[in-house]
Amino acid sequence: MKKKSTIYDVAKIAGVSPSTISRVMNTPEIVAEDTRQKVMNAVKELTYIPNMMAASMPRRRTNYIGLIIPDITNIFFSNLVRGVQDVCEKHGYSVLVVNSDDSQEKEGRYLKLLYSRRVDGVILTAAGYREEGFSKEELSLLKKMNIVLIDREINGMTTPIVKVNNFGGAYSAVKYLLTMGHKKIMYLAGIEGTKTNQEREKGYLVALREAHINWKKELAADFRLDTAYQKIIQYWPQLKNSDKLPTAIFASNDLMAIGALKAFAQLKVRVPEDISIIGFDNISFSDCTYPPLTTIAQPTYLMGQKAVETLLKVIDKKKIKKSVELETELIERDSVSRWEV
Amino acid sequence: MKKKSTIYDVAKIAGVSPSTISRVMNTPEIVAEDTRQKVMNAVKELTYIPNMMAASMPRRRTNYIGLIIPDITNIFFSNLVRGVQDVCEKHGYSVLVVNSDDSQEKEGRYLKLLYSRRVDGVILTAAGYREEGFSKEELSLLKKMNIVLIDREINGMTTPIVKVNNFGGAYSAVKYLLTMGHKKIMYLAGIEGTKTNQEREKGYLVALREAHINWKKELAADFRLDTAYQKIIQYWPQLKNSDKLPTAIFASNDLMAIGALKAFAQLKVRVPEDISIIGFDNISFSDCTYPPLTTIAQPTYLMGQKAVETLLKVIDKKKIKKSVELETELIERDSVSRWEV
DNA sequence: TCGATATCAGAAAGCGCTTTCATAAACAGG
DNA sequence: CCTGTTTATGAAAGCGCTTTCTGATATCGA
Repeated sequence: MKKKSTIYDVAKIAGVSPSTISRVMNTPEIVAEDTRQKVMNAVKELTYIPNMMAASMPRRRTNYIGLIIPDITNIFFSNLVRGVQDVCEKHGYSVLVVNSDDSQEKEGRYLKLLYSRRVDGVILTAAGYREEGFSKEELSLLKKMNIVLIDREINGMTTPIVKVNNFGGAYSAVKYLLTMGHKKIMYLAGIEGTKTNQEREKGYLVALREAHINWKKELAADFRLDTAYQKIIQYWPQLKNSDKLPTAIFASNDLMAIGALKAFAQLKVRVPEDISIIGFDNISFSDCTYPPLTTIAQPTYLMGQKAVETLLKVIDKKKIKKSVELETELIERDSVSRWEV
Repeated sequence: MKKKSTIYDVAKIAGVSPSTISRVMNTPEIVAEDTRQKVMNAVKELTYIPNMMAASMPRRRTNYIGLIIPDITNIFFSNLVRGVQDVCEKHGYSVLVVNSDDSQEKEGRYLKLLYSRRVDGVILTAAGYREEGFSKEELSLLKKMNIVLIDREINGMTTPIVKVNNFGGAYSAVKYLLTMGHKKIMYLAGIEGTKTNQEREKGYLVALREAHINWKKELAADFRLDTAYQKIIQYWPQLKNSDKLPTAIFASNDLMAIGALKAFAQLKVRVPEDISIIGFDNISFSDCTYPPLTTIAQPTYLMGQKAVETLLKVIDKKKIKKSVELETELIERDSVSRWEV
């Protein structure tokens, strides 16, 4: 590996002081035309590229931000990550992504890592939903960092957040099912502890209540495709031939809806003839399923963008809205059909 | 935001020198039991967490590695990323992921960024496939960095690489189609410039040649779902009723196979009755399609792991294998059926 | 008991930058 | 032509660590 040149090497060649090199790299307009030229030539000669790492010490800025998500492998989050990356890059930031696997313990460890790396801020998809879920140490850490939450709120904390209107989305999903004539609607639930799931559940419940429908049923799962698949495979036989057999399912996310689709294909239950399914998220595969999945779209990429924008403001101590809430949109495809009694 | 404490603050409280603090943080075994205790207490009192950024200067190690992939949003790569992240973390490294979107220009920019961040090494999924594709500056950069390629080779460069046996995988895919009785097999191609696509194409061609089959047809695409979908929608009508109508398709990756599935669903062409499809990759959705996709599995996560392992060796100047090649595996599902003449 | 050796901790230089402060030169205005 | 400004550059301190070198004790064998 070739030796890396420093600002001193360039200074020597250009015949100026290191300060001047620093100036032409950062604020070229304040240095005289001819010296700037000399410096540029020396820079080119050595193919000198400044060491940002070193620069970040006196600057007290690393120009890194941390991003804690459950799992990059989850296509919902990888979309969000891309949104974050793209706007970060535009502002000269890089992003350090870590996966919490929805574990509070890992989340804590990573918070510590990000702090030790002195990222300028972190965007956090919290695994827990209550302030009490955090340890003393984590809380003290959070105080030392610029944080903005994304997707999932934490009760009792005033941290800025960008999220989607989960309640509204869920509400309109169930409402849609209702208008399609369904009276027995099951909720395929996500991770119980998350605010996201709680809000969507509430949307489900409220929509039913407003329609004066008492029939309700929840199947507990965890946002994961396989879990949903297995739960359906496991419980459907019991449900069948009972009055607990729903005619429609509102899945708390698309991954689980797809898991359900897979299960039903295997069980020879026809979608949407025998059962209708609506999801949440509109991930990029949901129009490739069979049948194409009707779902509530959320602007994942946009969320990532917004999160960065507010984080950068926090970092620069500008005014921000404490909470930006994005709206969802119903995408009608073919997994829901009218239910005639 | 609370003030961040430094090694000096801890030193003052513990009543020892900063060097000692550094020692207990890094090599606690070489400091006496009682001083270590004093220090630990001071550390706890201040909730001191060392500044890795600062440490990386005298160490001349950032403990970052860079990862350049086409697109994190592509589930194939997000899996690979996870493999990279997981083993990096185990070794105290963090990873900085950037998306090249298969553009050589972006790739160059990011290479420069990673260098300026002084990552200890980079794992690169090259956009181009020839050394000449790189500019002078990039080449000089590459010389200054520890690089290992992943997934895609670059002609004319001796950089270590971890990849999958693309030729073998493609060969066995086509062979499988052949044994199922297919004689008219089309290749749905990936990005032309990539080594990956070239190797898979070669596998296709060689398998046909060995079977003394002259019928061949390629449909150009770019590894993306939508492109494949559109190409099929666009060309199928022309193909139909001509002798150019294949009975089977070997898609260069699953994403495109899924795009094809989507197109055929729309065109009312039945899979696998009217046309068989086999993919490549075995991404996590390929068992959720309709019908479940027969494909050539590659160990994506493992590739990420292996890449890091060899990169870490390169960084530590240990001996390495110049090339590790992983094997593929045929996954039989339902998108291919026997073709009776 | 004494010198040789091992153990432990501090001083100080250095990592590659930025930035404040100081100064010299160039420029105006009267 | 002199003073007051402005402009352009350099010197030097500092960012928060690591690590080498050095010296002071403690430990041991004879």
